[in-house]
Amino acid sequence: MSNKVDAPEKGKDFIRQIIDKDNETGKYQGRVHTRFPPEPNGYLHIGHAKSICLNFGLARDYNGKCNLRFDDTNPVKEDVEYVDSIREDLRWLGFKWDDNFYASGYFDKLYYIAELFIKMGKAYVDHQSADEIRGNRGTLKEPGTNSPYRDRTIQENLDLFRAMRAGDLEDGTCILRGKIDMAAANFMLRDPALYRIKHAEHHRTGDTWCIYPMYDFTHGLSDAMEGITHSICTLEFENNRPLYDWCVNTLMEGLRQPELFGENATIYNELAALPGFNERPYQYEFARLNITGTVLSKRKLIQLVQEGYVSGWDDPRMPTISGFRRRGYTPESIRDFCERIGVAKSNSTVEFALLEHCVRQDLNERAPRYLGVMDPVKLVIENYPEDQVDEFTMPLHPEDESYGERAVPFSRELWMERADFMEDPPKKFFRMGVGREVRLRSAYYVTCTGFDKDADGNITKIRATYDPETKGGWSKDGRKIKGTMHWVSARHGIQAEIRNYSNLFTTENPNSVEEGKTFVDYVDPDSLEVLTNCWVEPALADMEPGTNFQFERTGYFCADTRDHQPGSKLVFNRTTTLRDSWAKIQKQMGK
RNA sequence: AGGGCUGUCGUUCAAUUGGCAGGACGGCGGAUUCUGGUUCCGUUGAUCAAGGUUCGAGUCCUUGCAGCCCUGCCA
Repeated sequence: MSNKVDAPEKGKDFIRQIIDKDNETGKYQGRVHTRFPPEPNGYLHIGHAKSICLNFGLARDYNGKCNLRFDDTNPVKEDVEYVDSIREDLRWLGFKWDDNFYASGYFDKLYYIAELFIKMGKAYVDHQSADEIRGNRGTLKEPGTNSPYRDRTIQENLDLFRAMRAGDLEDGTCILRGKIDMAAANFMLRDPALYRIKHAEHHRTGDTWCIYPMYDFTHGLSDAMEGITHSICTLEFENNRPLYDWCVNTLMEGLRQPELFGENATIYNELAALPGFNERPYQYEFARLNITGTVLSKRKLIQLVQEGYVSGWDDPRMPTISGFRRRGYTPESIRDFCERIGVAKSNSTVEFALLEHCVRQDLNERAPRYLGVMDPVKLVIENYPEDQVDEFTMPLHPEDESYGERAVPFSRELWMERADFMEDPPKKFFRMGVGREVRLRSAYYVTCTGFDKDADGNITKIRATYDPETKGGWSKDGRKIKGTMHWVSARHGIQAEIRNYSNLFTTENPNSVEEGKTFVDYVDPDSLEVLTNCWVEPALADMEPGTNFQFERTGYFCADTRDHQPGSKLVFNRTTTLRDSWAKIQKQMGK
């Protein structure tokens, strides 16, 4: 393998191209430092996974670092439950952060930076009401008008801001604003709010503060303090970038005037020593993930949870990390998905089929195989002795013998899948029909001799005879058998509950709905199917919760992490079905 | 004339920065198979539009068109 060092590398996403360029020009001396900055106001979902894989992946690929930083500047929306779940999900996905910071950990420094902005004449306290501010902001085509408080003296602003902090003022009395340009075409620059009064208990700082910094003020400055080089966020923040730059640049300008810090020399020294102020961070935006058939907005996900459409954040139908985990998706499959979808700037919606492909591919390699009957019907082998039991040894994985094997008992009465029998089978149906010979997986060839029905016409029993010469599921004469079926010995099988999940929504795009409807009107009440009368082979009895496996011919499953109890109550979640070409044929024949 | 961003197979991401538009998923067809699974092979199919520059344009220029974001004291 010869690597041409200066051969242009193809297929890199635009962010990596930017980093390559920065490395060439020596912008950060080859340093790459990213961060994943969630607000702890909800659980992580697959859209966050894209951002996580990007930010942590960059750190990995460029020998850099990636911080976890909770963007916790709005105490009324945030909670420790969410920070705990975010940390757990991140670890489960397989990523290790270099440092775990909190925006709230910077409240002190941010406060003094705000004072600095005031001293620089770059910020002022505005006593207009929220409504007045909105009214004076202007419109898309017309400039805003200056606040009557815009020209207060520095000392006046300083006194007022300190009063805000002191806690004497009620919420909404006044606000600290950046003094930029009320006529800017970009609204973000029309004197944006920097600090607001909120008498609210913060999940980390308690009641230390009654003023909290706004996102734009906090984010860029936090990046700078941490020495972030590439601050990657989603497209809707493109308009915020000039404000991001204004905050960082204003601080850097302020740091060149140490005298402004006055009695706060300590803070100055701390700030000036941070790496980010010699090599400032820049913000880059990429398109957030959309997937067909689901919603990926925290607001909508929280609504599904709170209004009881799902059982919780980890309901296996949820596109949350915890939902996918409980459903049986592996971290590897999610990471693979995130790599395949790419990173770009155009809004796009990825087909859910790609995610399914990723799990199937991963699970095909790693999931041990078992037999289980979902919709059982009795199969009686009439020429098989009542008291006889065969024990067949079957490999746990067809392509990897390191998985070992397990013993599967066989007896006269078996459970088979109702859908594997047809009274009037068409030619393309390879399974059981009267007079047809099929293979019972790893056991015997059997020939159907007849079936019984009850008064309602339901098939109650299927009868067959077996060929003792085909023990193990093959014959010396090499006769061709088209169909192979799974089975479970009725005497030895264990009853289990199986939960089949399908799309939560009845529409491909729950984000755009008919007039007068909302996305919850498209929740599919049948998206969870609970099967309580399933029969599985005895080897499954002691399976640990969270274990992935395959029911041959049916799909990939995972022992539920909440309700499955080894040895007593078996509960299996269907991760996804196997690809089913018979279903396709049926569909074609139905047309 | 508000500002910002984006338009490439059905979907998604590429195209050595002006040099034969490629891969993945999906679809279709076939081979193999003790899972109608897996694997393997083949196939389908795209540069938003119109002009211009050029030997040569997805890429550069001009003019349109379409979509997304921006008037929170949310992030």
